[in-house]
Amino acid sequence: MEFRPNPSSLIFNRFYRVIRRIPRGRVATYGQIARMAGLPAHARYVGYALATLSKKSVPWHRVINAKGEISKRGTPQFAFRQRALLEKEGVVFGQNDRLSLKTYQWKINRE
DNA sequence: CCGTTGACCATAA
DNA sequence: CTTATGGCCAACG
Repeated sequence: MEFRPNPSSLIFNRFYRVIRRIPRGRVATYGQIARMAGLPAHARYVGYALATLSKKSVPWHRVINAKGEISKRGTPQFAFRQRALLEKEGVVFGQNDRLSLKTYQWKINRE
C-alpha cells in the first residue's frame, strides 16, 4: 500500500523534524529517529512517514536500518539512488552493501 | 467502525 | 547466522 502526503499528520511531522537535522555525510537509523522524536516504540512509522513524502525537503536518503543497510522497498532502484546520494556525501559502503554505523551514524550530545 | 498493510527494531531461542 | 514475536500509527476501501 502506498501512503499519501498528509500535512496534518502528527507523528510523521515529528519524524521529519528530526530527519532534517541529520548532517551531510551522516546517517541515522529508523529506531534512532523514533527515539529522538520522543516516540521510542515507533521505529516502523518512521519508514512509513518517509513513504508519504512528496516534495518535502527531508534528507530521506540519510535514513537506514539498524544493520547499516539501505531498506528495500519494492524496486531496487530507490536503494541504488539512495546509495548514490550517500556516496556523494562521502559515505563508503562495504562489500555487503552495508556501511559502518560506528563511523557514519549521526550522534548528538545526549541522544 | 473494521480489516489490511506498510522504508522497522529489540529480544529470545 | 536464522526465525518468531510483541510493540505500534496512519491511510484506504
